[in-house]
Amino acid sequence: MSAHPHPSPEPRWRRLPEERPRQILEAALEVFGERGLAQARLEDIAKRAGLSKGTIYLYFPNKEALFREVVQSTLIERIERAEHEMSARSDSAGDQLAEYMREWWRFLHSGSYATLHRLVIGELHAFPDLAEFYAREVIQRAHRLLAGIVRRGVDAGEFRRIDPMVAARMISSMSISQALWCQQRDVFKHVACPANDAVVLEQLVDFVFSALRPDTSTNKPAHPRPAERK
Amino acid sequence: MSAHPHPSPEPRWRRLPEERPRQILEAALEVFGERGLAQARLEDIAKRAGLSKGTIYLYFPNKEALFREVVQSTLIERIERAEHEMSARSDSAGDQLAEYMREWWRFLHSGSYATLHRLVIGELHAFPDLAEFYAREVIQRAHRLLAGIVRRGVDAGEFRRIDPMVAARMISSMSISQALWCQQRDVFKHVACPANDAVVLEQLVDFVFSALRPDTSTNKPAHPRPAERK
Amino acid sequence: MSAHPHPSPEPRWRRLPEERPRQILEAALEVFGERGLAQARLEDIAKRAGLSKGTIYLYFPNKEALFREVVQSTLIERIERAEHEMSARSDSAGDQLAEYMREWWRFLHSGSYATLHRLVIGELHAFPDLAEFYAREVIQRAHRLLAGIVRRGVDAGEFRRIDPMVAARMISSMSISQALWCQQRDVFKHVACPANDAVVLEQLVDFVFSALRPDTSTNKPAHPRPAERK
Amino acid sequence: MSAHPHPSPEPRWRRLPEERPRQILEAALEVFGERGLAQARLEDIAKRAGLSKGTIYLYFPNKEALFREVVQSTLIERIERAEHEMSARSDSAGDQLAEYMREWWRFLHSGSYATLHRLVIGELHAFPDLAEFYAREVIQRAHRLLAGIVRRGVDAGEFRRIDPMVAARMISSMSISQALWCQQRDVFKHVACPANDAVVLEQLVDFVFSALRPDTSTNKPAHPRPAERK
DNA sequence: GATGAATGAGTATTCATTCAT
DNA sequence: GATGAATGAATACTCATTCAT
Repeated sequence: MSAHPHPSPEPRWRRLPEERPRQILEAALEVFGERGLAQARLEDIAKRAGLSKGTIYLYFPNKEALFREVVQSTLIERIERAEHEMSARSDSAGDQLAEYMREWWRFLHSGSYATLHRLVIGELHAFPDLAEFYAREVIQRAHRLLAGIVRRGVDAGEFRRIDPMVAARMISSMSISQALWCQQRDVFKHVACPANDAVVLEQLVDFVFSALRPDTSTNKPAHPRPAERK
Repeated sequence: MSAHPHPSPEPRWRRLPEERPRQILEAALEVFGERGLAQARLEDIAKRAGLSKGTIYLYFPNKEALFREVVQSTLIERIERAEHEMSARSDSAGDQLAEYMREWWRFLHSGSYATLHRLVIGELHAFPDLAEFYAREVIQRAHRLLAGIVRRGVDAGEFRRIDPMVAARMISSMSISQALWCQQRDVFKHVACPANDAVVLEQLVDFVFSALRPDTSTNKPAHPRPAERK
Repeated sequence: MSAHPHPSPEPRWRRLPEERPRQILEAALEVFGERGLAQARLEDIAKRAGLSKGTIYLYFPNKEALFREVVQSTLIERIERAEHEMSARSDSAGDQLAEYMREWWRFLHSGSYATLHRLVIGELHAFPDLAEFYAREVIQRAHRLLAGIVRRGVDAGEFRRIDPMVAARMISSMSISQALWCQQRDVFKHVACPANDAVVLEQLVDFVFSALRPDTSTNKPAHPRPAERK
Repeated sequence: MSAHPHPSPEPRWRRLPEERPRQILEAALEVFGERGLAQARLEDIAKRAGLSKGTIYLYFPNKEALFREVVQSTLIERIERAEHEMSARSDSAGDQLAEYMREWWRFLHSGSYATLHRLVIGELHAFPDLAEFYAREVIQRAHRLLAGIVRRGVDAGEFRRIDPMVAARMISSMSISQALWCQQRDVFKHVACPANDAVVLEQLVDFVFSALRPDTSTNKPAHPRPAERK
C-alpha cells in the first residue's frame, strides 16, 4: 500500500520508478530519524535519495503522507523480516520463550526500531493512528506470540500459573524500555546497564524465568495489598 | 493603540509578576503537550497563560529555552512532589517495595509525566541533554531507591539473591512502558491491559514479587543458555 | 525649545527635572551615534541616562521627536559653543581666514560633529528637514562668515578677485570631507592623510591661500573650458 | 494556491534566472536608497523586482548580505563604468586634470553615487568594512589618478610645487561634498551653489587651477602660522 | 513625577508545495 | 517522468509605546 503516484487511479505499474518509493522512504526514515518530523526538510530527503524535491511529490501527496508511509511501511517490513528470522522452535516452552526473547531483543535493539519508536512517541499527538498501528502491528503481535508460549509453559507445568497475556505484557514492556536505553547509551548512560547489551538480555531472560518458575512451596511471599491506601 | 490585556473587560487583579514564570510554564506544558514543540505557537502559549506574546520574552529568551525550562522544571517539581508524598515506611522490604511501586506508579500514571515523556523522547534528537536530565533526575533516582529496598530484602532473606540494580531496572522499565500504555489507553488499546489501571499495578507488583521470591526448591529452573553466543 | 513634557500646554517650569531633557539628549546622542537611529533602543538610552524607559516619554512624545531634538539641539549647542570660542579678530583678512579655518576645523574634528554628520546623512531620506536645518544652521552660517572674510581680503587686495561665496563653499566643502576622514581614521585609512591632523589643517590652509593669492602675472594658467565636450 | 508572479495577468517570458541577482540588486538599491537599510522591507524589494519575498532568499542569504552586495557590486560597477568612459587623454597635465575632474564630477553627481554615499555613511557604525571598501575602491582610486596627473604637472612646471597626494585629497574632498549638495539641491538649497551644476564644476576647476598655478612673484603670500600651535 | 511590566504591530526568514520547462 | 525556481503562508522575535502603581 505504498506510494500514491497521482490522483489518477493507479494506471499501470511503473517500471524502474518502482524503486523510487523505496529509495525515498529509506532516505526519509534517515532524515526523520536524525532531525524529527518538523525539522526534516523535504529537500534533504530528496538529496539523500538522490532525487530532486519535486520528484517526491510524484509518489507522495505531501509530507504528512510520506511520514505515515515511512512509519508504517518500515515497521511492517522490519517486523516481517524479524519474524522471518525466527529460528526453528524447540520443544519446551522455556526454550521457546528464551529464543523468542532473543529475537525480540535483536529487533528492539536495532537502530531502526529505536528511530521509529522515537518518531511514533514524539508525534503521538499529531498521528495517534500511527501509534495505534504500531501498538497493534508490533507490540500486540509480540504479545500474542509471547502469550502463546507462556500458555503452553503453564499448561505443561513448566511455568507457574499466570495469566499469559499479563506475562506477555510484562516481558515486552521490560524489553522495550531497556532496549531503548541500551540503544541510546550515550543519552541514557545513567540508567542503562553499564554492561554489554548481551548481558542485559540475559538479565531480562533471567528475571522473567524467575518470575515464571513454579511455586515449589506455597510461600509466594505475601506482598501487601494496597486495599485501603488512605 | 493602548494595551489590551484581554479582549474581555475584566480589570482583574493583574500584576502578580512573581507568578508569571509559573503561569507561562504551565501554559507551555499544556500547549507543547498538545501540539509538540514545533507546532506549538508562542502566541497560543501566551493566550493560554492569559498574557500576550511579548510577555513571554520578558521571562524566557526564546522558545527553545522555554521548552527546556518546561521540561526540567516540571520534571523536578513533579518528582519532588512525588517524593514528598512517599508514605511512611513499613518494616519489611516487601512492604516497602510494594509501597514504593505504588507511588512510582501514581507518578508515572499522571498526565504530566506522560506528556513529558513524549516531549523528551520526541525531541531526543534535538535536546539530548534533556533526555539525559530526565534519565538522571527521574529514572536513575527511582533506580537508586528501588535498588536500596531490594538490597535490604535480599539481605533479610525476603528476596532471592539478585543484583539490586538489575532488579531496579526491571521494575522501572516495566512500569514505565505500561504506565504509558495505560495513560494513553485510547491509542494503546491493543496492548494496554483491558482492566482497570489499579489492576495493572497489582499485576506488576505480583510479577515482581514472583521474580524476587526466594528459591525453595532446586535453585532455579534452568533456562536455555543461548548456545551460539560467540 | 527642547522637550515636550506632555500634551499639556507647558504648565510651569519644572524644578529639578529641568536637567532631565539634557541628560536624555546626551545619552541619546551617544546611543544614536553608536548604533544608528533604527538600532538604538529607547531602553539603552534610558539606561545610559540613568533613567527608566517610561521617563523619556515624559519629555519627548516619541523616538522620532527625540531624534529630531538630539540633532537640532546638539547642533545648535555645538555651533554656539564654537562661535563663542572664536578668538579675537586680527586685522588682515588672511589672518582672520586662517584663524577661522582653525576654529572651524576644531569644530568639524570633534566627535560629536562626526556623529551628527553621520546621523543627518544617514537619515536624510526620512528626515530631510534635519538635513536642511543642518545645512542652514551649520554650513550656511560658516559660509557667510567665510565669505565675509574673503570679501574683505579681496577688497583689500590681499586675495585675488573671486566670488566670496564660491570661495567659502570651496573652503567648507574641503574641510568637511577631510575632517570626517581624519575623525574616522580607522575606516578611512586609505584616504585620510597619514600625517597628524594638525598637518592636515595646515595643508588645507596652505591650499586655500594658494588658491586665493593674487595674480602677479596675468598667467592664470589657462585651463580648458569644457564648453564643447564632444 | 499557485504562484502569482504579478497580480497582472501577463504570462511574460519569465524564467531568466541569470537575471535574478541583478534584478534584485537594482530593486534593493532603490528601496534602500528611499527608505534606508532598517526601513526597507524585503517584501518591497521583492515587489519592486517583480518577484516574491522568498525568491530573494534563493540568491542572498539574508538582508545584511543583500545590503553588502548592493553597496559593493553597485560601487564597483559604477566605478568601472565611469573609468571606461574616461576620455582619451590630452597632453598637458592641466588638460588632463580638467578632463578627469569632469568625469569624476559626472560620477559623483549621479543619483546612485549619492545614494550609496548616504547608505555607506549612514551605516558606517554597523558596516565599517563597507565604508573602508568605499574609501579604498572609490576615493583612493581617484586619489591615485589625480595625484599622478598633478605630479606630471608639477614635473612639467605647469603646476606649482605641491605634494601630489595632498592636492588629490583637496580636489576629491571638495568635489565630493559639493556634488552631494548639488545632487540633493532641495535639501541643501542653503549651501549648494544656486547656479547650474555645470557652473559648480567650473568653479571647482577654477579654484583648483588657481591653487596649483605656479608662483611667479614672491613665493607665496605668507599666511599666518598658528601662533599657539604647541 | 518615575517606573518597568505588559502589549502587539511589524518583519525577517523558512520551507512545503506548485508548475513551467 | 524529473527538475528546481518561484511562491507565500506561517511564526519567532523585537521594541516603541502605554499605563497601573
